[in-house]
Amino acid sequence: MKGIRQLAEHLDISIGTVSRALNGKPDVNEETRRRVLAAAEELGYVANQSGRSLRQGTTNVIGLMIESSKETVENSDNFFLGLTGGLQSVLARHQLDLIMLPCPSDEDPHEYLKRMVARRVVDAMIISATQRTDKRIDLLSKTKIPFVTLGRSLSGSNYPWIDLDFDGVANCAVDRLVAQGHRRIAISAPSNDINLGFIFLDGYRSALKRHGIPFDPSLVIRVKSSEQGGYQAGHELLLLKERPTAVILIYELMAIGLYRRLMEAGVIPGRDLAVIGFREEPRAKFLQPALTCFRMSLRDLGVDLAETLLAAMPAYSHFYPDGARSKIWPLELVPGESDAFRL
Amino acid sequence: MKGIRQLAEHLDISIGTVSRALNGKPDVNEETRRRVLAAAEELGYVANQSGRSLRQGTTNVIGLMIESSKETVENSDNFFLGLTGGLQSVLARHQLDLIMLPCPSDEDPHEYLKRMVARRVVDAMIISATQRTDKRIDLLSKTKIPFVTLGRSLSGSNYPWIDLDFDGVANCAVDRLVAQGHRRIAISAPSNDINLGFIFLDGYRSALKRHGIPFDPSLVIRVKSSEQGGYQAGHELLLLKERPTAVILIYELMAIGLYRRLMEAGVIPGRDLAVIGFREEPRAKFLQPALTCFRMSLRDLGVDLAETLLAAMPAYSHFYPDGARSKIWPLELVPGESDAFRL
DNA sequence: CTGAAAGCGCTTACAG
DNA sequence: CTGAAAGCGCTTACAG
Repeated sequence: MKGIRQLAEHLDISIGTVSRALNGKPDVNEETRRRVLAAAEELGYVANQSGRSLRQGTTNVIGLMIESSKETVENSDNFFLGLTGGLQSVLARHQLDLIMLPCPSDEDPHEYLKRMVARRVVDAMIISATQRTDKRIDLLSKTKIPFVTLGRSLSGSNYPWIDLDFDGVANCAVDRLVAQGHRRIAISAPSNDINLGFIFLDGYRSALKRHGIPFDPSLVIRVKSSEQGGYQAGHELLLLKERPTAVILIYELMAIGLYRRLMEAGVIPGRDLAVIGFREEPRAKFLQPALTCFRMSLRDLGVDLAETLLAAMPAYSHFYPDGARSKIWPLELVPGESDAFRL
Repeated sequence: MKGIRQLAEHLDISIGTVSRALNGKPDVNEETRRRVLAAAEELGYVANQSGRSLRQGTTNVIGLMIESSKETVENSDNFFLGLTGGLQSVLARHQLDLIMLPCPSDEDPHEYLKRMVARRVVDAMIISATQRTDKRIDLLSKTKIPFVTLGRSLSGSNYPWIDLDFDGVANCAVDRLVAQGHRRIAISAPSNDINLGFIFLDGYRSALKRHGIPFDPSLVIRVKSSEQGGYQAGHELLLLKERPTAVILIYELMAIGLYRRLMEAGVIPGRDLAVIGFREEPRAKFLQPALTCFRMSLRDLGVDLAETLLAAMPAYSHFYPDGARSKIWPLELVPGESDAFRL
């Protein structure tokens, strides 16, 4: 089956009618529609997307941009794939398809995005890993292509975003630790300019302040957001002159490396050092003692991202009247044993 | 900047010349080309992909289909993202872009692929997780869309594929263990119909046969290919009446769960039970004792997949004269301590 | 070296 | 309810 023309010839009707029948337009004789649908199914006809897109001005495809930095690739967890389920469940309501756009590691993310947007391969974009200042946001705003970001940024203004509650997590973690008598509380921070690092640290500092604990820069340990980074964090922690009694982690897999380094040194998490992890993660569930961390649903986050995005798309916004608001995504404390001791 | 028409008007030349200049056609005055390129850069013009595709009959996009089964999502490792680097490095030579197509978990992979292919969103496809019989291969063959599969299958005939050397790994593992005196060697196998499970088991059985060891079905432990599956495998192993002295794993992250379960039972890998893991994995590197496993480069595999695919595409095959051959991807033994004892 | 024109495969006013 | 026709944004023979 080549195109709609062949299908129309085969049915001996016009291509206009075939198109209307296939697209569920109301002004088509039911018998005609039935014949068209049956023939399309039989001959395996599906409309060529380029033809549709060109005529309609929309591609019916939503893009999810994936950074493929070495860091992401070597330590990727199920984060993006976890999101796709929720995203697709919403997009499917409107016959929109999701594609993932992996930015090559040797290409500037801004240039890559620019190219993808200009080529009009997608109707709207989801971007993530927002930097402190992120030119991509200005680009998308200027181009007027609907988008939502996973993560805030100082760039742009009044664009829709959803971000995990890094501030809340940092505050909750500090509160718990202080309640157990801790005052020297270390924290891990990313080694790059990703915005969540700034927010997490700000939350930590303001929480300390609330408790009247002075901020000590030497307790901020900058490492890669990876398992190896956790190992490194453990290492640096052990080298500190006046060793902290607690540490708060920023990335889910760090706990695994941290535990390992601590164990090597005979320092037992939950006895000699209080540890609070970040997002609950299947792979970290085996840790002993059980890690105190924070729970969230990737699927629900995907749903919310999709609805926020659709609310920003003129063609769909009426379905989501209050969905275009930016929001902070809450995480729920999962108490474990890793911080369950009084100083 | 809307389209090529506006750009041409701005330059006061015809759209044909603009197009030729932009596409590097030889018959364009160099001064004209310079002006066109400069204006396009300045105004941010990039050709609309739908327009190009419709006219040219190609999208210049290659699709990588991702299964998003619950199993993949919950235990995804860096496999696909690891592949993208190598894939993109080859595709970039020909200005081809890679997109990832995540199949929704509630959609039949075959139907999803059919839809994507019929819509002509990509020029060629890479599919993976091939099943014992896999209708997708017949579909792609019938549609005449170029493709390559990561994994063999009984379906189809004479299509290009690359598959990890499961047979070689199984044989090498058995040989090593037998050389150390083992005769009761357990093996993990996937709980679904993915083809690699059959090949791995066949390799295991033929290796046993070579050594004159009878095959014992109770030593085949069917579990999910995940860390949790490894834990489960450890559990089932410990329940066996006549406990095996060695176990061979089929999936990289299983070792982590297995170690955990063994440790819980006071069974020490590399002392009480020999363990051979599958693919070397950063996350499993911390295991103590060090896991004997097999090394391969995901990036190189990506490169080879891309070249094999291009060799199957008429427009590019002349660049890759001998690339369309199917091949078995070798893995290199990385000896560790987890099987370093004589029985 | 450049321009005018055809046409890729669709969808959608418009006319009947 | 259906058909004929225009046109989405490009690229590419073709003519000059």
